Amino acid sequence: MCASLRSLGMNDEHDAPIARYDAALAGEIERRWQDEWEAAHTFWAPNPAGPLADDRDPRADAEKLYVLDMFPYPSGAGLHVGHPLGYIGTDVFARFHRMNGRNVLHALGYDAFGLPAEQYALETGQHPRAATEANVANMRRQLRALGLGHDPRRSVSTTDVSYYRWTQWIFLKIFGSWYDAEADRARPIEELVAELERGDRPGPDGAAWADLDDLARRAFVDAHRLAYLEEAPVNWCPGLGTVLANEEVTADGRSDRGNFPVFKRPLKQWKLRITAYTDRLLADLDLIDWPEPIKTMQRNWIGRSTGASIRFPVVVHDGLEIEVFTTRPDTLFGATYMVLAPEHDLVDRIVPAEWPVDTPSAWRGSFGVDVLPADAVRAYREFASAKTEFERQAEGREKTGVFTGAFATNPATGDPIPVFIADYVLMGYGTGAIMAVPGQDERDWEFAEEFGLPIVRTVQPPPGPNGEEWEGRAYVGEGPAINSGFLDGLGVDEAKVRMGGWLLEVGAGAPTVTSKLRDWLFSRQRYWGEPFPIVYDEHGMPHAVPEDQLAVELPEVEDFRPRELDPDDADSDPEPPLARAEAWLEVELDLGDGPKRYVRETNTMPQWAGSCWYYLRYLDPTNEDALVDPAVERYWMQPGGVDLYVGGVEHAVLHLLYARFWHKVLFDLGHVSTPEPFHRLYNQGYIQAPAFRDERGIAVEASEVVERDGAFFHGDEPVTREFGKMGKSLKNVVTPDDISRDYGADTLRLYEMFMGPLDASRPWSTADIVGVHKFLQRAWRSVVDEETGEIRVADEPADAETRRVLHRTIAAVRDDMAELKFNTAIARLFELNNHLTKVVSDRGAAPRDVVEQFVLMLSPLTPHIAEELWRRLGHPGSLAYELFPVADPAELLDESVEVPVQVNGKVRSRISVPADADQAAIEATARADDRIGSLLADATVRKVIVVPGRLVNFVVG
RNA sequence: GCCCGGGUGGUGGAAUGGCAGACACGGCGGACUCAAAAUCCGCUGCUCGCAAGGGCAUGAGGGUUCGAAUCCCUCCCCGGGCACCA
Repeated sequence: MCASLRSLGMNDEHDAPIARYDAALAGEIERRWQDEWEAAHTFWAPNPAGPLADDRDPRADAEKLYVLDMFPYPSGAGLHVGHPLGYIGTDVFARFHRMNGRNVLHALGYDAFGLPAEQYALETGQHPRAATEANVANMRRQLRALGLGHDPRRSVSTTDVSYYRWTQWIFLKIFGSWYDAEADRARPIEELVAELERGDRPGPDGAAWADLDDLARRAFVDAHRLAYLEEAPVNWCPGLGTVLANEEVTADGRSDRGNFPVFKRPLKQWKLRITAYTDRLLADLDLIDWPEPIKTMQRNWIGRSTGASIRFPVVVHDGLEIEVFTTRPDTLFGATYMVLAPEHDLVDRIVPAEWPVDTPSAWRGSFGVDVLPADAVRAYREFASAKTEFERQAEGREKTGVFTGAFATNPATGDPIPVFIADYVLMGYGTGAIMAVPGQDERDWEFAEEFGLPIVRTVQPPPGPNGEEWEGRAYVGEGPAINSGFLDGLGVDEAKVRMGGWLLEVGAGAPTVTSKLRDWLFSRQRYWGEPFPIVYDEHGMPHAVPEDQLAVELPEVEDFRPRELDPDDADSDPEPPLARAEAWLEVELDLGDGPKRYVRETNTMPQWAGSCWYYLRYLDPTNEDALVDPAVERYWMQPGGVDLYVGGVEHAVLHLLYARFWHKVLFDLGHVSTPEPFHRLYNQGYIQAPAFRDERGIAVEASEVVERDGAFFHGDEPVTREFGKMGKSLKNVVTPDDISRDYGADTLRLYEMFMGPLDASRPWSTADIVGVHKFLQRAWRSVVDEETGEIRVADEPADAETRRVLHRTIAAVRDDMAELKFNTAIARLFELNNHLTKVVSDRGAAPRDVVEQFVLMLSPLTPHIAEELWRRLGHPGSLAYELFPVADPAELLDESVEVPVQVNGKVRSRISVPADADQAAIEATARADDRIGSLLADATVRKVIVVPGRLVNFVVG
């Protein structure tokens, strides 16, 4: 038997009262109620139409509430106690509102495509589907044991064919759409084709539509689609046969797994045109009730900025120009050199055969003194391609680069300025080229110092307290323009506008808007994901698989590994596992011009795809004709979308941005009725746990560590403690199964909600669980006689003090639960229970009415014990739909209040005044107080602050 | 490096411009018991003082205010995200 049980005194079973609320009794109660809820369909939420509708259900007429969790990835390790934190929170919130009469939709599905199942399949040979299904079954069991009130009919898995059929359908809708900038919304691609055919819209380069051949027309139309094929730079690892995430690439440019070389190279990939939605993704943040920091993160991620595009003619090359985007066109006069991203496609065209005379040797790169410009550029490109984008941005201090040998003309000054390549300029942002203004940009300043380039200030730095604050540094702030010709004297904003106008006038550029947001790379060279509903014809042009042929099911393959190629061959192309499913790969279809053979797309979709729309499928999980019935969608989603969405802050940008994007496309095309998917967002924290490392820095099993004299030991070996995310790598996992076994699921639920505010991360401490467990034992004892198991309540009315405590508790708990402040709600219930313990001890029993309201308030948090007490108190049904207690305002009024009295902000005494006393009366009472009187006797009162009901402060001089 | 968040007793936390430390864990003391466990009661930020009472205290430093854990500035530390982990 485990130590924690022994310390609770549960070992001497012959001594324990027969009806003590211990782990065994809790377990029995919990299993019984979970079965009863399941049999009675307690948490089924009726739909207004379709197979999940039920007119006879009284809940059908209630106001709806849609409470949603970010669904889990069913990992093989199962749940640890960190996972259910948010799920318990939403369950408490959902149960609370069910008791306020709402028709609550609360369900949980599984985000079951993904890399770990595929890796596991590679290691064990087990099919990813088999592993995934086993993991889902295990998680279902674990979650059921927590007593979560989910509607089980709606628990979809993204890997269900009946689910991913609709993921593919949505992809086809995106593929079948284009963004009409004038209408500012997505429209079906057929409408674009019709406009082109009618001549309402110009064709490519003004060509007449009728003059184009079929392939040219198709290419032009495809270039407008919201899903399109494009070359994108990726981390290509031929040794593994796949593309890697930046985090899978080590600092020296090799793969994390296998240590193969990784090459940055362009690869043709599916992309989704999320950038078309930049402005709406920004503007519609105002429609939703999300934490302001999350909105800020999304705004920063999108990174919309206004500035100008400016063209710099390349010296000697007639007609060749380098286009840059800058947020600071006002600083153009200070642009003393240019930088291209190493991958920029202009580089090869501008590099001369010989270095210009007087080229400093430092500009020629550190790869050999006698090299030619082309060699120096090639060597630098190799050096840069070995770094990830993250490292290139993170490098910070040290600037590297090489001169291309070419010059461009600054359109403002007319001066030729040298053109460099450097890895601090990224191909993915703006045009992949910058004008460098060292005077007003810190990175440019550092680069200029490194390479001895001229620095011209075009904004006057302020004098500063010691006059030299900006000596040797770029100045990025506000100030009058200097050294800038017609801009001199203007402030930054005014100078930007003036420069924008001048650029237009002379034809050297134009004011523009840009953003950091990039189109969404949507292809993966993996097996365990949704196949694309796309086939290619003999010209390599993509076609949609007809909707009535969905789903395109994942074929069986023998090996889930992508083809592993020569590790050093940077120019090879990936062969995803699906390329080996020969029977599946080729297909005969009639797409309008007779039966023809086509080849299927062999990439799969990223895991984000399934998680972009699952909240819509919960609404109508069995619908075979539509992804969701419109009437059902309107009922649950109007007016603003999901009422409460709870999940980790780590999804603040990617998942939440991708899901908003998909939702907006579906909105534009008329498939959903709200512009935003999630009205209110709440980010729960996550549970950290102490982890221990030995002297070599190796994590040791945390449960085996003991504390002696303030130090920690694993066996006899001293170890050091740290706190980290719970998980296998830190060997600090605590499972809900263990805690339920030792204390019961209600204790686990209550502990997780009591540990701290739901939105904060906090360390797990199994030792602290006894506190909430003892609370539940006391609550049980307030109602049940432990010796006999008989119910014990008094039918006489409560005394005034008890009524007062009860109604104050109700008022506070109600407010706290509505705001998801469960930790303080629980503290109030502790206080009520402590009071009831006194009443029972004084009078032998607590009043029935008070006990019943206490049980009802407890029930969202600890539903099993509450249902059991409710039943034993004589109520036949479940309390899930009983009215949550409401405070009697008359019981909340106080006749007098105690007010602190301060002198110069320090509390010196307290006075008791009538609750409705006015300021003068309060001040008079305070002055009459002995201590205050003596303190004020020899002093001059300069000011008196009286905040009725809060405090009195005498300011003396 | 950039963006976002956080730092309060021995511990988890409460207080979001007005009594710092609610509630709980741990600790100390007491009642009950042959004894222990369980249960119940009391005390428990640090510090000076026999006491009455005083001083100090919310990561560090500065500022605003009658009054700051709370608002502002600078710095330090910890966590999350940085587009193919989910």
